[in-house]
Amino acid sequence: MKVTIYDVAREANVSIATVSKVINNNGRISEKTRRKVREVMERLNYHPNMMASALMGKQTKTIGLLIPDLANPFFSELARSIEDRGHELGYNLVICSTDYQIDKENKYLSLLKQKGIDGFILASGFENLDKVEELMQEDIPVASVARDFPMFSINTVAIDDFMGGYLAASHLIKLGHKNIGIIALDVWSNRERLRGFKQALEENNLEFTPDFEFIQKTNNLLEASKFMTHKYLSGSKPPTAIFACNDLLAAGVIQAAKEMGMNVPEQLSVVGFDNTIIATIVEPTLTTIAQPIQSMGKEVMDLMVSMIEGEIKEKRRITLLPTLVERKSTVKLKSST
Amino acid sequence: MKVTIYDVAREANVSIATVSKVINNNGRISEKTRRKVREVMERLNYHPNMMASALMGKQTKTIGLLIPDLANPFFSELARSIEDRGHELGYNLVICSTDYQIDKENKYLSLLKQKGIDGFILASGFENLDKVEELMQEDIPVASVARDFPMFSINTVAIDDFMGGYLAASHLIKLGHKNIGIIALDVWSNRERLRGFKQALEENNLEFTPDFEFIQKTNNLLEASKFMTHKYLSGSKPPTAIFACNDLLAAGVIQAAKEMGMNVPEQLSVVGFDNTIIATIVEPTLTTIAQPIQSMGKEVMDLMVSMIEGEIKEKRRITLLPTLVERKSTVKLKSST
DNA sequence: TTGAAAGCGGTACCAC
DNA sequence: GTGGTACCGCTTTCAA
Repeated sequence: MKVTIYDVAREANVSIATVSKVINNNGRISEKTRRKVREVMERLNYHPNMMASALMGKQTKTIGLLIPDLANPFFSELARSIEDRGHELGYNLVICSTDYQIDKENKYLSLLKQKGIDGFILASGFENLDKVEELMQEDIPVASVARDFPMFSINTVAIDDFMGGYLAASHLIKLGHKNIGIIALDVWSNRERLRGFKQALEENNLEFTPDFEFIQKTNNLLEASKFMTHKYLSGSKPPTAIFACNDLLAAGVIQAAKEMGMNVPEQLSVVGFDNTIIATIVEPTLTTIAQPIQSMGKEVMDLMVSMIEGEIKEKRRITLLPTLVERKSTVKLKSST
Repeated sequence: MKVTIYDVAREANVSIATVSKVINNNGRISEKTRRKVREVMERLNYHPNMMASALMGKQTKTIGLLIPDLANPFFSELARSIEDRGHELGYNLVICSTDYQIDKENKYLSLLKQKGIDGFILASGFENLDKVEELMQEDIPVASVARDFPMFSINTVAIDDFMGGYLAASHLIKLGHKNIGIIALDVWSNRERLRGFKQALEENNLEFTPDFEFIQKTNNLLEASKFMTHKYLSGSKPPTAIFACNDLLAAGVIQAAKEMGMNVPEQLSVVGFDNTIIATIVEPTLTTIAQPIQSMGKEVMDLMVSMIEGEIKEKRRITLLPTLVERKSTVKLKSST
């Protein structure tokens, strides 16, 4: 049978209250008793049941992480970085993939709450925040990462997606491109990147491609991206560069271009977003807008823990800035005119 | 304040025992009472506290998943497939990356046990099984996936790694290659693949490359693989083909070859392993030994649930067979002699 | 410094 | 059918 605090108490000839105190290192205990109890715990291989203590209001040291898709490299890398910081701080993660589906988001939210999670880190879409608001009213710590909510008061660690889009477009424009396509999903971050992208075009009096439409939700981003790229490249006025709103989409662009016999970057420059491992694997390696994934993971976990430990009063938004990482998928446009 | 079973009972003018019965759909309850209790639960937005019921012996509906590295595409894809099946069956996953470190493995094992997890799915190295054995003695369900333990009695879903290695080598041999390099990590699965690889060489009277050594543990597999590849290709008798024991390593091989000005597959054929998304992203797309990731995830979760629900008596090992997926990274060796 | 006892939020056995 | 109640394993006053 499992060994409980009672077994330890009996074996050490003390009360369970005393044992509890030495476990938690509080209350006044004589060094002698403390030592004895410790010895018994060791000998019996005792480990306190966290559910029982959680029932009494202590933490579960477990945090819920909601992301769109664990199989997507950006999110798995992000999850890993959050996990790492959590590990240092003594927290575990229960990870849930939502596929951007509102009902999954809400379901996981209430399910994990029932399980007594200490807090939530949200990296999913959350176009609807009712449930999140509800949680926050109940004083359950909630933070968002890699997803900014400009009109909602929530602790956040994110990058400036608008700036990211702006950077991508600016880089391409600087290289001489005037006809630039963009591939994006209809999710918040991508909409922001799109906005930044358009801003840069506008400032340079360039026209936004009329062919644009969001990629619809799918479980095969690569194919969807290739499809869109085909559409662009076989249009009446094919772009000389494409900005894909994440590295996976960019990989699709590159593949599609090659399938159509085009050379990247000579005939088509491509910029990605995220700087995941994908960017270093594709050929040519991908010029991309880097998100500081490690820092984001660390920062949001730190934020979460300060919330849990009640060290934080005001809400805050930490915005990290994206940077351009130049690799081989972009090149100066050969002057044609 | 949180609403408890007492609130519901009071509001519905029944005892908590009755409420508990309607929650769990057991015991005899009149349709009328049932309806009333349901109505109150709804109105009060009541959700039972799972820790409390877990304390009384019920399940937490949470399973621990130990993998080497969540940021590695193979494992994140595997985790996602396990998660998906878990979701269908009502289970959540707490995911821990072990980096193949025994102390992390053991730490997570006891930590999650304290948290009242229903069972463990192990995909990590576990060169040392003491702790695992301990758990099994305590009747905690444990299953392993993508990792076979030939000398240990544990429920397992894995592929035949030996056969995988054999397939890879055979394919290359059939293409005419006689001097084939191999890149592998010093972990169980890779050692098996290596064994299968050698077996195929032997059957064809081919010599195993004397340059071989395992890649040491690192957090940058890509670079490590490139380094090994450089070594092979700049050796006295450079191979005409390389079998890399996972897709990431294969991506490294391809990159290194290109850096050295070699053409893949014309001058160097490459076979990977896993068939992750990487295989479709690299250029040329990767011929690889496919693991049926979806099936493995589903099967192991099903196995886990049958263990939890006590439907399974004997232990079983489910071995899925790997298959060769031919893409563009391998080609018939131009006869030189 | 130590321990008795009252919970935490449920479950389940056993009367009624 | 319904309810009283003894736990589950631990925390936390409050006395002693």
